[in-house]
Amino acid sequence: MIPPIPRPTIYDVAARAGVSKSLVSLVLRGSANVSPSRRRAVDAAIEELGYRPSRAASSLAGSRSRTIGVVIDDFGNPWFVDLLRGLRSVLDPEEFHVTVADLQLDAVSGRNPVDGFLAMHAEGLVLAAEPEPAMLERLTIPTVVAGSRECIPSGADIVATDDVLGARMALQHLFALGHRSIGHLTGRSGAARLRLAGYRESMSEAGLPALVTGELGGTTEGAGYAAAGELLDDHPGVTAIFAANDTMALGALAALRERGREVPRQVSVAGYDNTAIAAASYLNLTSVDNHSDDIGVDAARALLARIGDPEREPRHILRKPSLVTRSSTTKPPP
Amino acid sequence: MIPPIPRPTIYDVAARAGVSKSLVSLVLRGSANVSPSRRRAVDAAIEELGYRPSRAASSLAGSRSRTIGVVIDDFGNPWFVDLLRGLRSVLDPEEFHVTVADLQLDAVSGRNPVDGFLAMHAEGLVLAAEPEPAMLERLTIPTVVAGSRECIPSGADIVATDDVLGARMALQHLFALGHRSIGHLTGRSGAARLRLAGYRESMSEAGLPALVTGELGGTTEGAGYAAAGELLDDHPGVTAIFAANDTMALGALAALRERGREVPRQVSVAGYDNTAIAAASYLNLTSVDNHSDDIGVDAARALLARIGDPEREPRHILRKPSLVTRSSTTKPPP
DNA sequence: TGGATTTTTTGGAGCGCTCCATAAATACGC
DNA sequence: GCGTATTTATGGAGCGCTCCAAAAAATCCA
Repeated sequence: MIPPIPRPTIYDVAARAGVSKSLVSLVLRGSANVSPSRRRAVDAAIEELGYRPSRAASSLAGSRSRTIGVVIDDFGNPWFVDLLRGLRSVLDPEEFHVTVADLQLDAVSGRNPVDGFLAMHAEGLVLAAEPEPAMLERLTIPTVVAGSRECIPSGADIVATDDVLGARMALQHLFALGHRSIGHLTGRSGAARLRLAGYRESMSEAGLPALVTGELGGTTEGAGYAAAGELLDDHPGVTAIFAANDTMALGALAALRERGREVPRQVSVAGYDNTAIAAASYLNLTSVDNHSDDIGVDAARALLARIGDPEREPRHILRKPSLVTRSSTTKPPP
Repeated sequence: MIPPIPRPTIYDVAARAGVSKSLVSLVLRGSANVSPSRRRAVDAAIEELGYRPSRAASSLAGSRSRTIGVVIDDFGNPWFVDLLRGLRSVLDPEEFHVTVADLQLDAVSGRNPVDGFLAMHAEGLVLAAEPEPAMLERLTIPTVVAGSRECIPSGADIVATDDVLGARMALQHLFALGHRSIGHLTGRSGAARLRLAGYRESMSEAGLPALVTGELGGTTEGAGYAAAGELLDDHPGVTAIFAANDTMALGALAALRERGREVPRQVSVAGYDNTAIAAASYLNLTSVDNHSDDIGVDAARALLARIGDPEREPRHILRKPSLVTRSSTTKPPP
């Protein structure tokens, strides 16, 4: 368990391979100007000694940490997994290290994840959460905001899917099925606000009244349950419910069952995010897919571009979502 | 966006505060032997310059990275969130940095998370996943295995809940309700294997035949759906299904509905892990709670103890799970 | 009041690397 | 064959800290 010998350093490798430490460094960084024989010798020495370069030393000496920080909202809400996958598909080949911090968990101990990334000299930041504006002070590294957020640090790139459009797509689908009395469950978040806007626009264009609940609540399953309950009590006539996300939709299902309303025969339900929840065959929820993996890819590219050229004008990429139709939505009862 | 001035260093702070760099370092590390006036001056300078100590430099110089690596299996399966919370509740006050790597995501780009942590000089490792044995080679830092795992690196501490007991508790509950024909959905994982063992023991003690499916599959929702389908086709008489985890139980619900079997009136369903899935009021699944947050607390303590005393004998802590009874289980039909 | 303690402060060495300027080895051209 | 270009290889400086030994300042006690 204890390292019998202290960790080998680049000097140990050099000695073993019979070369200079600089040559080892060259091999480590994959320089082209190393003779094959030396390279083999160094590789062998590395292998034999079980040498691993020290990140701390290389980032200190090279003034490049090759680290990208990702701030997400809550590990418990797995929408970020696809985002991460997308980010890494671009960043891994470039030998960047992606580290993730969760705003919720950090908040418990009063930590500031942005500070943490700054302390580790992260070369770039992906904001996939709604951070406190105070956290963004002195944010001097390339930053890209992923997803729709309330508070955008100046100079940051933005990569998001069009949540207004996504909501409109869901509504379009419900209209096409024949629904006219459609309620919406919202909550306090940047994304929810835009989805609400899309809902309002669609309803108003169709000449229908907006039926919205949950404006003051969160976007959790419990909040969805509460908001749906309120909606159903105030407007018993709704034939469809569009929720700001899948978890809220799950909550709505409970509220509906409690009131003896069958889904989708009596009431259709649509969610947002196309998470595993929506895809589970037991639930099989119609949901708007915001293609987080693509967002991740674009965000990573934007970051790389900005790291390469800090003077680059911030860009704003808005992707199109798509609707995944499943069995939770159907025609309204006659 | 661009740092107008290069990041301030400890020297800049020292100059501004009119003290030596060593004194600044002392303040940074909270030494007791600093006069209040100097401390104030240094703190003010730090604030004014927006100084943040460089992690790379301090871990290089101090040969302490104050970093703990956590290896989890899959960000998509949020059982680890409570574990993380528990870990951090202990590690944060000790000024440790907890960083998480996901085996699935790392595998995509052929990375080895353990290697990564070793490269960043992590002082300790929490294995909350089933890593390849190859990853554990030359694992020379304090390690604690969290949860029931197949492959335990020698010398590691182990902190887990008793999965055999957990399974027995679930079965006890089903027996008490009057069930006799109980099927089990399993999968390939260390935890699943133990839960299977608990199931087998309980059934055999009760003189009942074990009805198990899914032995060759994973532990996902889809795997649960498939295994439950198989179980129901082979043994249409089962009145209860005990799944190796909540996601599998969710899959089972779909298979049951497809076959027109009502839950819980005709068939009771119990899961494991007591995740948000189980707690969602629409699903409201009976589930075994393994108290991951407590596991996290114990794992962190074990790690701290071993970092303090590397010669310490490895310990094996086994906690008791508890059963959360919800509406998915009830008496069997008469 | 002066020496011995104790507390506070300081410069220097060095952590393990990268980067640069330069040296050594090799290749090229006539 | 010898000077010049080109490719490889090297030592030294330094990244921003921590740690240590030792200096300076403050405190104590006879």
